[in-house]
Amino acid sequence: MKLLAIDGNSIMNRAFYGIRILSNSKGQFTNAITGFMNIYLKELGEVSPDCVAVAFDLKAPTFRHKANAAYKANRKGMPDELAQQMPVIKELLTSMGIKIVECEGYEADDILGTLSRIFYESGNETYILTGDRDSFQLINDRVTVRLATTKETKIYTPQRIMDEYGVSPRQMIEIKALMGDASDNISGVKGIGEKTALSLIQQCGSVDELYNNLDNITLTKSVRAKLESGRQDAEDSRFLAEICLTAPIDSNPESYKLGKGDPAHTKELLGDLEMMKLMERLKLSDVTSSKEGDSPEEKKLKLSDLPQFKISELDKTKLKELHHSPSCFIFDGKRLEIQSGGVIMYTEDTDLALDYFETEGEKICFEGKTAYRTAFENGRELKNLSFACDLAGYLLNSQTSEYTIENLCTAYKVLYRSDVEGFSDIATLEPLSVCLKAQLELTAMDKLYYDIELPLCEVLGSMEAVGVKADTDGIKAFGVQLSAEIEKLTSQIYAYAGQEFNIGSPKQLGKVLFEDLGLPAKKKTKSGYSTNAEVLESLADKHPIISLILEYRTLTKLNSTYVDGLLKEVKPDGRVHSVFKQTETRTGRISSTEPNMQNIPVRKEIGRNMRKFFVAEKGNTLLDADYSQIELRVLASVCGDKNMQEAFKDGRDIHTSTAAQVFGLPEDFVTPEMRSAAKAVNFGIIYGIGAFSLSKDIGVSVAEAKQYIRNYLNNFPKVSEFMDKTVEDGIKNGYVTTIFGRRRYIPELSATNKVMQAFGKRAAMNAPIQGAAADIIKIAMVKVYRRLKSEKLNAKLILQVHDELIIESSLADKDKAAKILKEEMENAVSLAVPMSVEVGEGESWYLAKG
DNA sequence: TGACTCACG
DNA sequence: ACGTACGTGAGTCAG
Repeated sequence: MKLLAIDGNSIMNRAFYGIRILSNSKGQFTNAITGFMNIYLKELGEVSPDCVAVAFDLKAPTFRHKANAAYKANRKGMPDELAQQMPVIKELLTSMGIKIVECEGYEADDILGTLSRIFYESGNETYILTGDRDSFQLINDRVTVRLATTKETKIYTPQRIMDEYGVSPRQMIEIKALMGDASDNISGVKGIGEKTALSLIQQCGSVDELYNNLDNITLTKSVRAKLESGRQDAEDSRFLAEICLTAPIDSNPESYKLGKGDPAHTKELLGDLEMMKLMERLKLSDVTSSKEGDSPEEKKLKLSDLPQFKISELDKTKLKELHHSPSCFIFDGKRLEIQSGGVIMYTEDTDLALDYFETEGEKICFEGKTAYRTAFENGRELKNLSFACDLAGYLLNSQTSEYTIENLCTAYKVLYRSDVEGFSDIATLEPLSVCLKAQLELTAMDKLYYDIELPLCEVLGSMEAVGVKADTDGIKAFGVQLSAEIEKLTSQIYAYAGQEFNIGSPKQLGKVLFEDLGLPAKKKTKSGYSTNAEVLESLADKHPIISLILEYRTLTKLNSTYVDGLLKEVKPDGRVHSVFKQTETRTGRISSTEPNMQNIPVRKEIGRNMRKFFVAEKGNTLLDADYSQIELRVLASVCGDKNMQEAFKDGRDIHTSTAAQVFGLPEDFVTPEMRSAAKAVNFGIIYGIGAFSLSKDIGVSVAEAKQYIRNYLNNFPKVSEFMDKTVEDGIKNGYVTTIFGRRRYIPELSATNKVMQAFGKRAAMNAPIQGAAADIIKIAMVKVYRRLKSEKLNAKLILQVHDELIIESSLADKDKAAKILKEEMENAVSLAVPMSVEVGEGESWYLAKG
């Protein structure tokens, strides 16, 4: 028989620090569990053991111990984020039929030692899986250590120990006795390190022999002196260094055999942890979650309770029947699945799908934007969509990543029918939607959902279908120009560097600048020198190569991300059709991909040129409208600060007004420097301010930045109160909300790690502001879309950039469209301060943005 | 794949 | 003593 004996604490510890902190939507941390399971499954495959035991420390200080390695030195040493995961992994392993071995007063090492002895004595093999080298002393001809490092598993046999250390495994005890082990609290002999200890033991064999022959061996004076004065330490350490082989644990090897466990329970646990991949990997998808569902009879009973479906292809006749009856559908752009009453229908026929979309029956779907988009691309419509499950899942918890039907069923405890009967997802959509609707009401997000998110789905579908016309010739010409510039810069940079290298490689660039040219390195990153723009700018006057590199960076960025990247996305109709994601961000914003139209350059003139290549079709023009200071207006409204509100009502410049208030001067006395400092503070407030970053931003000392913040908060006590209240609510509830009810869960607030907690607080302060701004523009989008449609204008929304909307309009309708755009944006909501919108017009985005 | 860098609001 | 503003997406390098 083979035993896989796992050092539970050590592997959990490795996994915890090896994987970035992860948590499920409820804030339960999961990274160590994930890492542990990954390592375990890999080892299981490689070792194929008959028996598995996982040893954990059971802490109770006893006579012999050894406040062990850092993670177990004391309970404080184990971060709470890891400690929380320990009981969960134990329950999970138990449910998988794996034996957990714990023993009061003994550490995991002792249990591993005892297990390996038990198995050795019964003629069996043991494979010890651990993350540290403490158990090397247990190795023998039937005991192997598998050392799990971040990259690979290293296998240690007696031979390998001999090769690496020149001693036998048992002699590792002697080595440790001499050199000590700080993390195990073993003192060793003062002044003796690894090198000396190894050579002494290689020479003498053991601590005892060393001291027996102390007079006969040649030693340097200092080593001899250290050994003589450390004799007692050596003997004590020798005792502590030896792992116990007689812990009082179950000594019957048979009892460690891998059991069947309780797959239903495993599935339930993994479901709670939201570890869908692992569930898949363990092939648990077919297991029924309820405990009674295990026996075939009971399973049958359950099945008969469920509605049964007739399955068929969609055809014209069935379409007619669907015309006035409610149905559910899933459409991925190609394949349509419909469930209505007791029937499930499929079609791969786009025309049939389009006909279905235009039926009058009420429709529930999984993801609606694709259906709208496809309908619009074909000059058709999608009628009477009443619910989209993915959007509901997103509103209910924007922290999670994938809103698949399976994940939603797991999260909201809806029976996922594919598990039971091999039905496709469509069979589950209706019960899932019922549950999600209830959840939306329960969380008071139903209004947000039905008034904003669901209607927006149609708007985004339309925007994607319409797209933006791109001037490909113009882009190409710009690219040629950039390439020529880049080539020039490259040779100049090589000349200054005295060598050719890859300028785009931070690693190589770091070497050239900070080693070969000897420039002072400012910052380090994990893998070397930092070479980011901030660092380079600070070196600009030290060497002429620096400004060339910055220029090179700017131009290559433009060339690869924007010129090349954009050309790849231009479709045969000469337009780019960016995908707007509605369930992506944690704050409620939408994001844009393929290409990202929300980060087209604008701040620097050279990059801003890109916007000349986004143009209106002949006979059309572009209208661009953006909110002025939407986030600060939201803040002024929600916190109730009258001064700030007055400034906006009077149409004054908010940064000047802030500066005047903070510096205690009339606005006329505010200098540009003061205004710019106030502006930075205003931004900082929205982001959850920190003195360090503010000081970096405006180039003053941290102390001064602190003073600015203090002044600001004293002058705007309502802001201060609002922020405090928001964080407080966040901690109390686990989430914060916008004025429209949008939630963001912030599990980081309950972390014990200070850095994480601080992040949680900043996110909590920012989310209600950024989120409300997102809500407002979404409302505006729906209103603008509806007006353009109802007034039958030849004008369409084509882009959204967080606080900016762009319409492509016929020249004939442009004035009406511009008026609608401004009106609907400004009147989207009615808050304590008015919203202000600036509109521009032009044949390119560059020109329209004024 | 993750780290780095940089584009936007 | 340490890390340091909120929210995104994409290209490149290097392991």
